[in-house]
Amino acid sequence: MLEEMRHAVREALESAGVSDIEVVFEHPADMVNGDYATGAAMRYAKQAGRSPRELADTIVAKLGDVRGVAKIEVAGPGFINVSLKPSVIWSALDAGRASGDEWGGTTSGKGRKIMVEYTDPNPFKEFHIGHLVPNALGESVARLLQFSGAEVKRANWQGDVGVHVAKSLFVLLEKNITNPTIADLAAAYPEGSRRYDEDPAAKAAIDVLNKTIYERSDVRVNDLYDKGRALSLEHFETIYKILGTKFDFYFFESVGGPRGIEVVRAHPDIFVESDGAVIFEGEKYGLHTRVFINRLGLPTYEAKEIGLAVLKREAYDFDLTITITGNEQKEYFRVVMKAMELALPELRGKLAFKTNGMLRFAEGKMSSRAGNIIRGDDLIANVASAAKERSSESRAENHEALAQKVAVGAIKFQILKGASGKDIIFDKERALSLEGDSGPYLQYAYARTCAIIEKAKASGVSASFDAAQETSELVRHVYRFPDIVAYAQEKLEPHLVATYLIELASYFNSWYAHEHILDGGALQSHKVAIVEIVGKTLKNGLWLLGIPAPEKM
RNA sequence: GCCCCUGUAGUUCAAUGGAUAGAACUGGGAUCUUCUAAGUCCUCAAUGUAGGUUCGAUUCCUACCGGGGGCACCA
Repeated sequence: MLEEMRHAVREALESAGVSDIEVVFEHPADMVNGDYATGAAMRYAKQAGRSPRELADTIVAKLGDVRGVAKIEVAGPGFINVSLKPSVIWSALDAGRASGDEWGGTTSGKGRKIMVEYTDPNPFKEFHIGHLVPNALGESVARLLQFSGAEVKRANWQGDVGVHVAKSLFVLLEKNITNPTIADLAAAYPEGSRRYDEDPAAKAAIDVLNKTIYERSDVRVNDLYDKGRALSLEHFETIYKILGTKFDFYFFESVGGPRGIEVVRAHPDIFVESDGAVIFEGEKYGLHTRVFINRLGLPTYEAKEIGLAVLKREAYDFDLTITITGNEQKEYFRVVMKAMELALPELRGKLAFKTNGMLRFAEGKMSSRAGNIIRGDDLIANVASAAKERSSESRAENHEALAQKVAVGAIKFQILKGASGKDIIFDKERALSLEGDSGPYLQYAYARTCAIIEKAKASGVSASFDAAQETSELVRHVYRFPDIVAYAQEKLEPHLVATYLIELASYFNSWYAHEHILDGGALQSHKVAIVEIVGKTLKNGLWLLGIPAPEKM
């Protein structure tokens, strides 16, 4: 139908003497302007030598015959607004209701193999709330791609070697801790970091220790390292489980480093010696120079990244790998990407990165070096306890489990509601409030649909649309869901889904407040069908955001 | 100094070059004997400044002002 409309508009424009035409139909932001609108008449008025409104009238005459269209109007400066027949809307929603979990999904990614790498915490350091940002974004991006029919693999890249590890181990060794706890690890890094900066002797010792760790040349160090690493990874795993992420691949810098060095050494034409280090001269490409192998012969983050690309390739024959990384690494990535394209030409065009914003605070900065960080699991626990206070009258069987789902939803939504790449101002008050535009708002609306459907079932009310009914803004908004998903997939932007869902829940709650659904009237079944499709849309939308959708709250 | 990102109600976010710039929080007010008040309804309030391109600019361009990030052996 959309194709038919585009075709008709194109023909009308052609006969008005316009060439080189691209017709775009969009969903008007304000629903009083119909289901679809195009600004084609305004865009091509000049070329046609006529006024926008006059040209629009000509186009409308042509559009009159399109099936499924109820009303076409020329409005404002020359918009052509199209309203669909209610039967078109109802049958689309009915198909959605019948299609199970597929509702809203697309096929644009069918046959593609995509790896998404995200979260990337470092063993021996805290999993702090800064890691929640790439995790939330990456998980949602992965799900958006899955919902396009692509085969998606999730990958996690972890810095299990490097100076940060040496700083932690230095402190643990000094204190003679042989069986560290998570708390020991959490305390060791900031202290080691401080010593490294303030005490030249400690710095020298840590640098030596760093090399020792890479070389695995000391039994006592190895033992402590292995224990600490395992403990960290186990701890991370408990957090992933709460967040709803399951990785297919884990890559480690200890493995990627040597592989990166191989690649760098094999391309002396691309990577050159300078001042004892091996560098890539980015200036030739409008970028800047970066060190890939340092003076001690150890791989820097840059070389490790190249090694990672090799490891990913060996693990999975991807068409595309997307790395989710912090904004502060944007320019670093540009340089490394350029170097990789040159050194690994077979991966050209298959590497992509997407940056997430930094989590900032209303009150001051957080830094794991300074030690004033908020741990990811602590934040979830804090928000969960706030959620639990509100759940005193909840119908959920397990208040503890519900509180955790609400907490994860609240935190993830706060991260995903804005466009990716922009910094996120973290406000603890706001995170704890659970009101307004929030994850819990969406979850609550979904739980509400479940409650109505349950009650309808119990009282023997079936669900079916009455195609003779007029449509409302609520159902026409539901109708847009697949297009919103497609757009979010194209842009890889979860926030498009997030803002859509807030509008949907708002329409639904408003309707719910004014309309008694199970009123025993003739339209009961019709209204239950609406509730069902709204619920399914919320459920699929929340899934795309990686937010749990509890059925009872 | 050079490069990149970013400035929208008091605050946190939306707005595919379009229509009256939408929400939420806060402030002021209303609303539960009726399917869940984590809800609903009313109300106050914004495009940093100056130019330019365009039929039309929050959106694109230039300058200025403010905020953030990056720029050789950290990740």
